[in-house]
Amino acid sequence: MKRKVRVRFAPSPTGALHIGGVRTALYNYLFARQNGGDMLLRIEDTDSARFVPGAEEYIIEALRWLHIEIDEGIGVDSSLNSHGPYRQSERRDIYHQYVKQLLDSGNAYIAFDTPQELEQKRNEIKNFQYDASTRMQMRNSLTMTAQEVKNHIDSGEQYVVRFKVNPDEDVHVHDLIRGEVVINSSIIDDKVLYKSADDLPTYHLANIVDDHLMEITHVIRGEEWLPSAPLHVLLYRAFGWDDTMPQFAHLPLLLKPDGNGKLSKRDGDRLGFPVFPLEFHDQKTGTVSSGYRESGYYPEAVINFLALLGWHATGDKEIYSMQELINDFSLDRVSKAGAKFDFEKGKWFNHQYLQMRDNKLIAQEFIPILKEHGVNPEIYPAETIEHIVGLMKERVNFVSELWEQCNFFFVAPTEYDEKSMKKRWKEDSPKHMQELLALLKQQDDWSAEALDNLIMPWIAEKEYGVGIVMNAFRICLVGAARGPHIWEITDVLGKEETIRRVEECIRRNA
RNA sequence: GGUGCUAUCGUCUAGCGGUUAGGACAAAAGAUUCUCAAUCUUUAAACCGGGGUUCGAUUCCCCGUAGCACUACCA
Repeated sequence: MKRKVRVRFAPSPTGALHIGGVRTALYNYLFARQNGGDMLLRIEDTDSARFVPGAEEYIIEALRWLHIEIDEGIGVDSSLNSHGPYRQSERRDIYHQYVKQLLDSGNAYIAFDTPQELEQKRNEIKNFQYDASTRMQMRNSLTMTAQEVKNHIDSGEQYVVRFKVNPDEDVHVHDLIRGEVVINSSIIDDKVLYKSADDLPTYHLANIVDDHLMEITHVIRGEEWLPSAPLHVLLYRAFGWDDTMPQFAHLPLLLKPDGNGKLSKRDGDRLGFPVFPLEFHDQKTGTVSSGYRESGYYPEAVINFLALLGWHATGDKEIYSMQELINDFSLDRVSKAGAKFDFEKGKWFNHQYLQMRDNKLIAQEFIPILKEHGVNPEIYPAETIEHIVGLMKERVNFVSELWEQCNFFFVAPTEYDEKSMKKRWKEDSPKHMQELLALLKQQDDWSAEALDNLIMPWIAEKEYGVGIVMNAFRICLVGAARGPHIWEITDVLGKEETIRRVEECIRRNA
């Protein structure tokens, strides 16, 4: 019987959700949606020492912002949750049961070696590994009598439960992206599955038990997990769950834009781009990390950008909506090699989505920025602001960059750009502007066409040169040699304001 | 050190034995224009090296090299 596809995204609440984690969540989501399956969110908080308050809420909010929908688990209406709890710290009783099962079946044993003792071993012996070759020299239930073990435990001594890995066996892992991966069990150490100190399992045990109990069919996770995949296969076997073992897919890593290595938070700080979806306030350190949302990215752009970092369909298509991604995504087209994070391309994606966006929406996003700069948006008709953003959006990547490009529509120039003046404001310019002023004052039809028909012939007749006159005119209106077509500017400014600005400019630069 | 994974323009990638090795970002040049952008056009830019297999390898296999990951009572 074919099981319903169920995938999970299982982050640790140890801080903000890294952008690589976001991509893992996205691929899981796309796969689930494409196959009519469920997407679960599980919190892997088995490391009590690294727990960061607020991290869970952050993860939920980030996924929500990106429209990565969770069907089951954390952050979902509890009536839809049939396999909970979904926080590993709340599943202690469940893990106890399975630890006992492994102990009883002889697949695991209790070890009393302290972290200090192990540290010392590692220093003494060059490649020390706790495994079949060394376990009989250690302090554990394999080298003690049952009574000794009991005494140690009863006296309150901390212990761990280790997985007993049989040596010299080739373990096959079938990976949906990489194919068959084979490794010999001798290089796998007797992994700690449970620690009595905090009464919690480690990742490996919790992960296998939960994936089994939650009926996960596909484990899609980062490549850093590939080396422990054989261990996980061994665990499924030890539990007798071979027949329902999920399929694995290990995703390539996101790498630093320059140099080598995994993309880290430090790279973002160093190169000036966010590595987190949302701004993150670390309550422990008091530091704030920038986020894509706060940097002005549209979630659609982030999704599109991330989707193509490690996956690509046949062909040249680059702009994908979430629905298109769901339709086209496939694990066998995920690339195997790590992808360097190209932040510039991310900006380009946002530019594309800005161009496609309705001007009404952009205007709404721009209004708060106007207010920040002391402009009262109320005095402008909504259409005017929409018109302006529509005019200017093609030259920016973010709404936040709009102000710098179009502030002159709202605020008359108070100073004149030095470079532009030097290049475009000639000796005759005041005289030209005076004559222009006279023409403008008696002009009633203020349309672009009418103004063009008025000014161009005059320039031609006087032989002043179009560039000379128009650039001086532009400086009067904008304060610099930049901006859209001049009749677009006069159109928005209107006759009165246009004339006022020309007069002011002549007065100050005569 | 050990084990594993990976390898096409600077970057993301297409290619799945025979191609002028394609697209996009970034870069450069030109066009356009009253300016700055944008836009359009064009240019430059790659199969890691060596062996095989084959009539023929970027493509398949092996070796080397390089990069990355893992090697915790972290995930």
